[in-house]
Amino acid sequence: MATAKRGGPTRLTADTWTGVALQAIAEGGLAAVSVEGLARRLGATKGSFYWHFENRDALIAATLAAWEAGETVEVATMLAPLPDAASRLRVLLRAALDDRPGARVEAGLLADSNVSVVHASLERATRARTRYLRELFEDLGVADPRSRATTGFAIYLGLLHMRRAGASTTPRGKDLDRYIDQVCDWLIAGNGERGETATR
Amino acid sequence: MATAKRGGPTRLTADTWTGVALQAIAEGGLAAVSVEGLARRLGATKGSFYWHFENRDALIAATLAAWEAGETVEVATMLAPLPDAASRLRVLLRAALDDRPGARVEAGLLADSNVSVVHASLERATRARTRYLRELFEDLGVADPRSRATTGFAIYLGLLHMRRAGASTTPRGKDLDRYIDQVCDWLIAGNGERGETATR
DNA sequence: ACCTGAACACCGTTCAAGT
DNA sequence: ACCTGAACACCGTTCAAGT
Repeated sequence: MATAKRGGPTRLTADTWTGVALQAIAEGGLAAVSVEGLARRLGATKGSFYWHFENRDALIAATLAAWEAGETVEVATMLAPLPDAASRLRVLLRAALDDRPGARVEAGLLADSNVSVVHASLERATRARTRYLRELFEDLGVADPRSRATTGFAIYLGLLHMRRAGASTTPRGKDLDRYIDQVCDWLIAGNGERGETATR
Repeated sequence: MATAKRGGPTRLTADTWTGVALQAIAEGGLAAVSVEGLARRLGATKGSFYWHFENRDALIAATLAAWEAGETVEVATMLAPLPDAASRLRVLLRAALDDRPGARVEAGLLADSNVSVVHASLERATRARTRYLRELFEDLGVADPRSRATTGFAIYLGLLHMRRAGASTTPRGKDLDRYIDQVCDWLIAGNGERGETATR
């Protein structure tokens, strides 16, 4: 806050750069993150940028790391008060189709996961979330928590994608609520009880 | 075939360009498609390219259109001989985790779906496939074919993504076969029979 | 310590000029 | 009709020189 004061020849910090970078990502995706563009926005030169960061990738990595940390907290505080595993699952899935800014950014990153630094960030997220989901299913006492976590996360990712792509295919409004409930029941009930559970 | 003859000052066609472009995509994703790079590969100049295509996007669009057509045929011939809807569903899902070159390319495109022209291509694919899936579930006589198609396709997309990202989270080998069977049973049986099916 | 300004490389795009 | 070659714009990166 001391940094962006009007008047003096504005002195920049690394955080100033990750700040505008995140803003750019939220607005126009990774493609909107150009060193030159951000420098223009800040009224600085590209040379200044290279004092704070080794290169564009390093800026993106730092920006995503900060974003991840915030997301983790946001999701945690969203789920913490919920009473049981089932409702956590429900809220988690619903978050994929929400219009929460976090979901928008995440969907955008998904669509740029070929960029190596994004890839790394998403990989961490994937690991953390499938782990969390597995624990949820363990709490629920199902027979095969691991594969349900895989399926659950796959659905999450897939819906995130579909909603970004042709929204026409993905449910909306109250259909959405009904749909999510259905999928959750589905994931929790599974078919482990009627057939044999992955027994050969 | 008459075009790539050795000797004369090689005359290029639009197909020559989409050809190398597809090759480049298979090797290194969309990022590997640079007008300059392809021109180098073909021993031509960038100027030549702009005779055949309006710009890089047009090249990518044409390349993807050709690829889509091929994929459609490949998938169709893969599924046609199968006896029932259930086995088609199984094979379709399995294809997501295969090492079929088509699956590799598709996963790669998914990871570049922010590129508008890729987005358009994937949107067509999404529409076609959820439609096909819906028909499958209708054949299977389930109560809610539409939402199962959505879930099925979401799983397909999600798995494609996960396998590309941190393969560690996605099942492999014989676990994979077991897993796919399980998910299919799951999708087909659903919980529509025990709870109420989206009634309300 | 932090920044500017100019330079270079790479690539997309245009276009006059060639065959 | 199809291609070359040179030009320009845009952006990532480097670096000597400034404060």
